[in-house]
Amino acid sequence: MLDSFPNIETLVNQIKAAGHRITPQRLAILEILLTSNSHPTVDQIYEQIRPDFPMTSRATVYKTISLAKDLGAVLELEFSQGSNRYDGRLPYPHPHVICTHCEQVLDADDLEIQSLQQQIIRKTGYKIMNHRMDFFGVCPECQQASST
Amino acid sequence: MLDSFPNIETLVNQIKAAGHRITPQRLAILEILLTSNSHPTVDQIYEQIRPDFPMTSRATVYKTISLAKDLGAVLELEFSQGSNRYDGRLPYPHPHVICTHCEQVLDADDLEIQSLQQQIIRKTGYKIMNHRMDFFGVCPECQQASST
DNA sequence: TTATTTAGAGATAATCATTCTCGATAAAGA
DNA sequence: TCTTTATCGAGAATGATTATCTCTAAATAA
Repeated sequence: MLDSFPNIETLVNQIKAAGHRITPQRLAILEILLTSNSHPTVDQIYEQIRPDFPMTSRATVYKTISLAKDLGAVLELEFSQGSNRYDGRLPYPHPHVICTHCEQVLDADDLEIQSLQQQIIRKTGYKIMNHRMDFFGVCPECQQASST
Repeated sequence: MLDSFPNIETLVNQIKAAGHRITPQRLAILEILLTSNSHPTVDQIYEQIRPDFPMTSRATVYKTISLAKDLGAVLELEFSQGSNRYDGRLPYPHPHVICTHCEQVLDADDLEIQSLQQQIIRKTGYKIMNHRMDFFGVCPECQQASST
């Protein structure tokens, strides 16, 4: 099961093949990106590597993420208010469910949306390359917390 | 058919009822919001009213839109890179199709997504309040233009 | 019509995530 | 080990949006 997730060695090799270097900071950032299932923000990744790399700057996190994005190894979820979230476990477009209270981001990659995309292509003549699908609401934990 | 779209008088009355004033600038901005089907940006609205109101500032456009948003008369489509787009003709969540070349924003409000939302509620226990669904691609016009 | 009150207009500063810049540093191959 | 040059890190820049603050004018009452 876990083998179906992108692994770090493959990505490291892709980065090297693309003519880039592997630094300890990069490795640490990439590991977090590929293993976290909480869709972390840049700041969360930054705080997580600071114990090991106190001198690292946020810019390095941004630049490493950008590198992984260019290789298709990370999905970027942009939010115009608030920070972006990153998904390295399912690095392809898929629906997300987002709690507006605790800001949890859940994957809903099992939703069937192929037919929607087909309908759009048929009706509009667009060539669809990408999509973004977010459902916003309140998670069960936050529902409980607010009902007390 | 056009009667199904929100009309300006109703909105003006709602604004008055909420204790706000109607100014000529506001009226002009609201009219653009409610009649445009191109999902304009703040800047596009700003440029459109400048001939009639040369002294108007962007802040007034932002503030008027915010007013209409609070009354549920306008849907805001946020984009973390690039400006937000506004929809006053269908001011409720619905799918959009977006051309990444010319930045056209098309409504796809006829897509059936009720079952998706039901699946999410059943699987996650979330209380879903809102959604955002964008399909990105290339419109027929831009496909032609780039194939020549 | 005129006066009064106060929300709104307009100019500008502030915000904040992200990107850029550039001198210093270190990864990787010879 | 040495050399090359991509990467690092700190701080400045960016750009859409929001906040602030003073002056103006919309709306209501006299």
